[in-house]
Amino acid sequence: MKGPRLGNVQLRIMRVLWEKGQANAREITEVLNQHDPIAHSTVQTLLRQLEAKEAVSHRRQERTFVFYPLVDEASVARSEIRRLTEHLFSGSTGGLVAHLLKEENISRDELDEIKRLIEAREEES
Amino acid sequence: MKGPRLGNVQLRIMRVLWEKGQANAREITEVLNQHDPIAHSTVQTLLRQLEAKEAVSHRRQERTFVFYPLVDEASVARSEIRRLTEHLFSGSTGGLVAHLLKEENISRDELDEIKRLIEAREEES
DNA sequence: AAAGTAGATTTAGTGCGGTAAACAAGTGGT
DNA sequence: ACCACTTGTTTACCGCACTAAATCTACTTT
Repeated sequence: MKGPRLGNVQLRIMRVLWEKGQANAREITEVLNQHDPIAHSTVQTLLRQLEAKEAVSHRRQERTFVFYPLVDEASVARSEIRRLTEHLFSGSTGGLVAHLLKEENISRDELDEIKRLIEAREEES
Repeated sequence: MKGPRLGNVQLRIMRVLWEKGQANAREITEVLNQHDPIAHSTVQTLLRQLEAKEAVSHRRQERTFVFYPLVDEASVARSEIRRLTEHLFSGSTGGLVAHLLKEENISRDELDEIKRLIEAREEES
């Protein structure tokens, strides 16, 4: 699937799966409940929707479904970022980065990491 | 308004207004039509919705409405980015930047600009 | 066997973005 | 005076994210 548009809660479910590799519905509900209360049936509905758009799949284990991601984090991030840059920065990724550096708080450590990445990037080209 | 969640087309309308400062519905429709065909009444409906959530307002001029933005681009960008980082990068802006540098194409010019911004930022702290 | 429990499936309802036709009202030309 | 055109307003529909109760199903416990 090209750009699987995901909602906020759907994204949080995906993140649980990316982190754990796999999980059943109950485990996901518990993780999500640590942040915001959510009904188990809601999580199940969303898992079904995610499955319908081929973002996750499941296999039966004993009598519960174990879900696992079909799309990886980087590609979802990419398409979300693309949406953002398209509609707010005329498609320029650099414009987005510039905005981030100007307007957002970034810790010193993260800044160092970023510098490292830039240098790494300059090497290769 | 804290986080005025805007849709894709709503964002494109806002961008026209940010660029021009103000515009009537017809002008907006024409700009949008340069990219994708859209009915004039659709634009009017969206302007109405944007007005309902206090993202734009209008004043009457002769017999047409001239719309102007109530929220500025940077703050909308900020809240959209917040949504993205919250749900994909555990709230870490640095994580987003790191992803961008690793996974996205950024031109050499933009890279230089980014370096300049990092240095500027280091100075001030 | 009955009751309880846990999981999956069905069904339902709200809100919103996007789409646009249909309708109303005033303006300008012939 | 009438007709076309422009502009704004009302109304309607679709799809989807989110919400969650209700129900079905199968296993466990007593």
